[in-house]
Amino acid sequence: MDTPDRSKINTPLSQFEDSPVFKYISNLSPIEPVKSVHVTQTFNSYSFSSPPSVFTSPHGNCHKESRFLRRHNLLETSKPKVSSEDVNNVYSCEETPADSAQACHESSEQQENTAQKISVADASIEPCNENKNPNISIELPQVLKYNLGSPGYEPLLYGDEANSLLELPGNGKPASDVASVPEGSEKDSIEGEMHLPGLCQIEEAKVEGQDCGVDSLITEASDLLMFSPPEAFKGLNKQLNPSIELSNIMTVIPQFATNDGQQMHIGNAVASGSEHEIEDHPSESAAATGTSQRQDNLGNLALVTSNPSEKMDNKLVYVTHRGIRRRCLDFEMASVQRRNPADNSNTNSSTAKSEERNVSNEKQLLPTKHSGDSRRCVLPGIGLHLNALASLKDCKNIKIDTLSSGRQPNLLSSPSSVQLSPSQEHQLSLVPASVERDLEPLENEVQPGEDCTQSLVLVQMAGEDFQQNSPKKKRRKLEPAGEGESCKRCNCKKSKCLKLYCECFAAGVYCIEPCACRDCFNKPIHVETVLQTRQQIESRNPLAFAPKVIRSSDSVSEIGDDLNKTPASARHKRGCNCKKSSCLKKYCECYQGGVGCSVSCRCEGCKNTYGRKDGSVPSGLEAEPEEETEACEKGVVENASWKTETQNTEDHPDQSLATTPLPLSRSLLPLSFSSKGKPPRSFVTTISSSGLFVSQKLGKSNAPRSQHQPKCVKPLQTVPDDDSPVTCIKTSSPNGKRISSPNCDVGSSPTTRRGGRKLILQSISSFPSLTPHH
DNA sequence: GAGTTTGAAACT
DNA sequence: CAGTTTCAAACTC
Repeated sequence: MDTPDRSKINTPLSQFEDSPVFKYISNLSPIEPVKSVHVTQTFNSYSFSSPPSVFTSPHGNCHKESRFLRRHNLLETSKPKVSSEDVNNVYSCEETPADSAQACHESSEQQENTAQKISVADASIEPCNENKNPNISIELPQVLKYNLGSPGYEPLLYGDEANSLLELPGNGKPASDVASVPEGSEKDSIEGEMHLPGLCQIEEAKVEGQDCGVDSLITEASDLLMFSPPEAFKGLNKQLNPSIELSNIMTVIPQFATNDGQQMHIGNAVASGSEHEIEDHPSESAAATGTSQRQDNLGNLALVTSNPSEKMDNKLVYVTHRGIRRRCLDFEMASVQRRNPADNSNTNSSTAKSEERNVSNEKQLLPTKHSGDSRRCVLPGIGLHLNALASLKDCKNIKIDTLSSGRQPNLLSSPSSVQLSPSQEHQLSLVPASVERDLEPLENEVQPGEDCTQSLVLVQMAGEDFQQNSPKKKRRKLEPAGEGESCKRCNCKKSKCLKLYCECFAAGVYCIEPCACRDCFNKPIHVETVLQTRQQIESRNPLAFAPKVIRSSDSVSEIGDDLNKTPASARHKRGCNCKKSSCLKKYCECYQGGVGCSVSCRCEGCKNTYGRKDGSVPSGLEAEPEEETEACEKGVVENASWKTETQNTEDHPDQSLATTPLPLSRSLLPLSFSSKGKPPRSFVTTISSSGLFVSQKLGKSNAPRSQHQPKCVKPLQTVPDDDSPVTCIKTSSPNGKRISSPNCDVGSSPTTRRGGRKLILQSISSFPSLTPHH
């Protein structure tokens, strides 16, 4: 196993090595081992509104965030410490294997008390003491391989596995194995050395005891990485050369890293180098915390792998790949840290503790998941994602282009979805929803937190790519073109993005960089606040977050068949109250949602091209070709999205499911692509909402839902409690089948009227119920 | 980009 | 439930 991988690794690495970036990196001063930790991750998710000290880094938040809404996180979070620290660690290790190793040990020892377990990486790292068991090192790889190894990789390591591996520094193979690499001997000679050192440091930091042949570890690690490149990533990779490897690495790392903060760190270090794309985006950095970490991790891995050959001093190859931009920053940070070894050590110890905590948390929380699958990570994207994704869909063209350009690949890379194909896009969008935790190990699954974060990150990144240059502007530009809206951005100034005025909040997604909001609380950091607010709103109006526009499953077909019908099939939940716009502008929610006005509407002078109150359809739907088309598109899109989703879900049950099991998850969901650039909220909601999915799926086929979203079901059920609509939904399908009860009607009506709309209720139900809670 | 219009959301 | 205010998107210039 190993050998082949190595070979693979080497080649790519060599390429990178040559790159200026590498050089630059190599030049960077070695960092001392810091703490590592971060772990952050933590998955804990949600709860963290305030990340525990442990998480020094925002990362933790990210995870949480991810779940929900996730979009933004990154920005806020900062890469901060973690990354830097991590980076440092990495560097230090690399720099001087022996020295670093020692240092690491020392630090590690200190840390040990507290942290120990940590991640595999740590374990692997352990440099030296005992070490020298090539075997061990090998094992890591294996582990990695497992995760990565199978392209499908479903399994990955789940938290448990990963944990086991990582955790046990000493003995067990898992972690220890990895760690164990003979110290020095091999290092120098071997490519891996560079990496090894890094690893060693890491390990040392966290784990003590084990000695291991770093070198062997490294090499193997690289191998592992090589092997495993997630399929998804692969696709991405294709686009980017360097990145490719990274992606692979990433995938690997995640598993690894996820568990431990260290990994994260490492990744960060790497990332700094590798992630350029990300770098550009502030958010990324932030993301780094949670998601980014993964990325970072990946990056680290990449470094490792990439450089295996290079011994380099520390400087890690990592950079190698793409990471250039951001990571550079990180590196810098790292370098700085290095300079203060003492500090680092100290920090390390402290961090180590935190790490431990994190780790434990992670384990608990993530255990299964985090593992990470890189995939998950990839997919996860959710909340933000959604936005991004949505935008993607809407703007597919654009994104794709961007992707093609190369950058995003990473981001996108999501495993399953991975590719850019529209379907993929859907997946991505879906993914978020799916999110959730656990659940299945799955294939594509994403972890809840992580996934989300990742997804978010990814999304953001994607978005960033778009936006990077100028978020809003670009966005807007894009939107017009395509719809862009998918990526929602708000411009709230007084609502703090905690009211339905905020599109992001209303759509169940976190605000992200692109948003121009002020005093925004709709961020992962304020998860609690967001949830509370959301609950309050829901308490007032259970359907507040439900899709405003209800469409029947038929709608699509209808649309196709009869435009006229289409409107009928879908209606605005509450109806509009337009007085001056004649329901011909987006001011009108009905129009915006691409649906005709219904009896429930109180509009004056209705001229809604999609259908009037009276039921008459304007002779000229065409009247507003653009809009109409848009509307149609929306409808179509929705339908399509749904379909795709369903398909996707089918393909990737997890994803679809993911959507909501968790409360958070729901929130994330967002997006729809519908309306013009924006996704009509309703749409979004529908899409996002598991319920919707379900319903649609049901309509199409019962099975899917059940399969995919078992979890979703719960949410739905829970949700329903509140109000009739929901209830309807629930009732509707225990089986998963839709229920259309005319009665249910959400209340609203139109649907009821029409009787036809089967889906209506369902869709409504879904949305974001934040409250899984119930 | 700034200002206006519009209608939903929130408040009373 | 109705009226008013607040808000942010949509739109216009």
